Order: sequence, then C-alpha cells, then structure tokens
Amino acid sequence: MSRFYVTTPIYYVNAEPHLGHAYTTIVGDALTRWHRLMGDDVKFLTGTDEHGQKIQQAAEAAGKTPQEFTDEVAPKFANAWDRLNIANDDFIRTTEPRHRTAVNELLQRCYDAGDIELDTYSGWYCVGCEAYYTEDELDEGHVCPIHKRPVEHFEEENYFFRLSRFQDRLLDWYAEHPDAIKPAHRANEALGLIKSGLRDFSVSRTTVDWGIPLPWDEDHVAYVWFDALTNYLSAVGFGDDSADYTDWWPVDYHLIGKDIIRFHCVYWPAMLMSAGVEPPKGYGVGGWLLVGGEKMSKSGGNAVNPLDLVDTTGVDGFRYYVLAETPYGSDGDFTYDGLVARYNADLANNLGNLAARVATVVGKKCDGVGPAPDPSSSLATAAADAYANTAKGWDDVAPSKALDATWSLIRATNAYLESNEPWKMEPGADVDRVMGDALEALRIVAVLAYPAVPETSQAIWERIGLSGEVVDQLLPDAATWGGYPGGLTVTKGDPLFPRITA
RNA sequence: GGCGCCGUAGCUCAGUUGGUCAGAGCAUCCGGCUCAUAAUCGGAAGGUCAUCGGUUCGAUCCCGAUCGGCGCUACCA
Repeated sequence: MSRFYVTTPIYYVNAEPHLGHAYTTIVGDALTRWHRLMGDDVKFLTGTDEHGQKIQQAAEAAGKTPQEFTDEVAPKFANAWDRLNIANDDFIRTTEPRHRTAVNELLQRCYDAGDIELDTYSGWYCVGCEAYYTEDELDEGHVCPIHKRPVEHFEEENYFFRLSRFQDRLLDWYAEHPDAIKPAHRANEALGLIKSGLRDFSVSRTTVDWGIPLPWDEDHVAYVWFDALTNYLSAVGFGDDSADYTDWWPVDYHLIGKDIIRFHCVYWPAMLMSAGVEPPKGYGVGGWLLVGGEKMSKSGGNAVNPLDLVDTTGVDGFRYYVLAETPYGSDGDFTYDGLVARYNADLANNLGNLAARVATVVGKKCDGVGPAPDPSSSLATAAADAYANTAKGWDDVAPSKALDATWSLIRATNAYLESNEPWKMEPGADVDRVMGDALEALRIVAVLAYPAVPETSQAIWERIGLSGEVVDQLLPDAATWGGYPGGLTVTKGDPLFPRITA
C-alpha cells in the first residue's frame, strides 16, 4: 500500500468560502477518493490561513481579538466542506500550536543554513495587499492599483530569504522531475519564472503583531511565506519529535490556483531545499472558475456561494459540474445555464435515467431480482476501456477526462439496452443475460463515478442490491467484469437526479 | 520590449514524434423505440483545422510573416 498525500491551499479567513475555494477543494476530494479506491493510504489536507495584518485589522474592526475573530470564521470553511461532502483527513489552522512548532523548525533550519539574513527594506506598502510596490507600479498619487487606496511609505528591517542562491538548484530539480507540474503547460510558466531571475524575498515583519515570532528574534513576526506554506509540513508532524514527518512527506500533490505558482513552485521548494527537506513531488495547477467571464471577487459583486447551488442540483450535481465542465488547468466560466445543462444531460438523462430504466425492466421481466452478467458480454470491453481511461484521467489530475471516460460506459450501456430491447422479450435466459450485463455495468459505473458523486454511487450500489459500501471497494478488481453476483433484489427508488426544467 | 501560449463543426474542446486526423460531447434536424426522469438509440447536417507564404511526394500538426485573444516577465529615456 502506498501513501498519497494531497493538499489544497489554506484559505485566508478574511472572506467567506466561495466558488473558487470550493473548486480546488472538490478536485482534491475527488482525487483522493480515487486513490482510496486504488488502495492507497491517503491523507487529504485543507485548512485556513489566519495570521497577518488584514486579519488583525478585521478583528479590531469587529471589536474582537484576532483569535476570537478567526475562531468564528474558520468553522465556516470546515462547515462548507462538510456540506460539499469533502472527506479531508485533517484541517489545519495556522493558529494551532503544531503549526507554530513546524514554522519555528523550518525557519530555524533555514536560518542555520545561512539562507535567512537581516536586511533593510523600504518602499510603498499597501495594507490591503500586504505587499510593497515600486513607484511605477502604483497609480497616480501613490494609489494601490488593486485596492485603489493610498499606499504608505515604510522602511523596516526585515529578514530576507536568499532565494537568489537557488536558481540552479531549482532548475536542476525540475530538469530531473519534468512531470512534477500538471498540466504541462503550467510547468513552462514556473520554469519561466525561475529562469527570469530570482530575487530575495522578505520573510518577516516588525509592523505586524498577529503572527509567529521568529525563533531567534522575537521582534519580528514571520511573513506569509514561511507561515502559510509551512502548513503542509505542520500537518504531518514536522518539528514534532514524537512524529516522523517523512511518513507522509514529500507530498504527492499541492493543488493550487495558477495565481500562486510562484510561491508554491519556486519559493517553497527553495525554502525546503535550504532546510534540508525534500521538495514536493508534484503540483496540480488549476485555472480560475470565472463568473460571467470575470474573476470572481467580493468587491465585484459576482461572488458565488457554492452552497446556494447545492439546493438546486444536490451536492453530487454541483461536484460533478465543477469537475466535468472545465479541463483542469484552464479557466472555466461558471454559469447557471451551464450547470443546469450539464446536470440534465449527464446526470438526469444519462446516469439517472439509466438506473431507472434498468430497475424497471428488471422489475417487469426478472421479478425484481437482478440476474448475473454474461462473462463474455460485449459490454465488458467498454467497461475495461472505461476503467483504463478513467484511471489515466485521475493519474493525470484531469478530472474532466476521467469523468468523460466513466460516462462512456454509461452511454455504451444505454446503447446496449437499445440494441437488445429486453422490454420486448419474454422473461427468460435472454432477458436475464441482457439485464445482468446492464446491472454489472451499473455496478462498475458506481465505483468509477464515486470520486465525483459519492452519494449517488452508494445509492446505485444499494438499489442494485449490493451490500457494503462503495468506499470500501478496491480497484482494479472492483472494475473487473463479472463482479455482480446476481440473485439480488433490485429496487427502483425515486429519480437520482430529477430533471431541472426551469 | 522579452519569453510563451492560443485561434479546429453553432457552443465547449480532443487531436503526443506531418500521410484513414478531419473527431467527441452539447445544441439543431430527420428517423427508430417506448423499458425509462418528453429520457434513450441511430442517422444527417455543420469546419478552405485564424490569414498569407515556405519546406515536403504530401501539413491542422514543421518554418516565416500577418491579424486577433491571452499569460508571465522586464522596463530605457
């Protein structure tokens, strides 16, 4: 049994969970569910980023301490993931003691390695961005181009991480691991960043209190890089003498958005190299889910609350849509019409209706008892192809391809029924053979579709009379033709995905 | 300015060493079926594979240019 460790970014708690957060988190959940079916020992981590000036200020504005403030917001993320049926194994918060332990350890190692040094930084600082700008990056009158508010001139002593020393080591590492970043075209972007030259970056602040003090200089608080990124190590016991973080490290995939490639694919591995820690094995870089063609933002007024949509399509309908609609790595455009169209076409018409028609015919022609499949059924090859391509899709961190492959078996089964017309046959061996095949296909579909639509898979599983849980199935055996035993009671039940007509 | 990407059926996109590569899904139209959530199955229509040149026996897939869309990055006075 191999281990498989996947992370999402930790989400900054200055905003409520929105569609963008949900997208990455659902991808991670589906990917890790697939690996559990493959028999891997899986750890899926998500969490919240809770330090920094913006949180401090938001807390003050709310008349709360930062800790009180984050204690109220962090559960909103955890609850949202519960609603979306996210099976994360851990939920890390950067305000936890275990995280402070790991940050201290990582900082100290880099400091001891001589890669963190004191220097002076001066420039125009935007509180909203928590970042410095050069003169020419600002709008007229020293105004932040993003927040459209005046920036402040600061000069402070900061500790700097000597990223500039790591260019060759990073290039060498990526040369030896050409498939580390998926999809491939995103890897070119990361390499471009490295080749274009690396500047040292500031890792501490003296102007902020809400954070983790540097272990060798309490006047400084760790800035976001060493704080937030380190969560991936905190959750596996880095810096904890009673644990061995290498049980899980290096991580298999950091799932990230395309906007944070630099920090995850350049800063982070360099920090780890400095500390003598293996860089991540891989990264899955997703695009943005745009709304109306524009990046979703609170201020833009187009933020979509994923939980509102669940009421329309169900949890599985929403999960399926975000996974299937957009090729991973590309930007997607979220639209309500698109959501409904895909729900109706793939879930109501294809999958849901298939389950319904099979149950009805079994009821009418087989006395409601599911027959066993034909070992040499023509559907068996469709099932084998579906499994192979579904597996490849998940291996490539390409959910839309994986699901398309799974759905190919659903389409093949609908066609199979059409060409055999069991509803025209008299009860007997011929009907049993056809319906056994259909039930077997449905069983395999339930397993293969499980990462995307876990509740539906379990429902199908039970309706065709199988006991136990889909989550406990093991691939590839569970997708091998012939697993449906026959002799089980098949029940129809309510439509799995009622068609949306509005 | 530099580096890179993209522009293939109405829509979203596949096409991984140039020779059945002109495809899939959705949408449309026609037909079949009636077990099923007016679902499903089959068929058709639809593209000079952005434009113009070049290499080649032959290019969507190689090279150059142009138009259009985009990403990252660097900025001189």
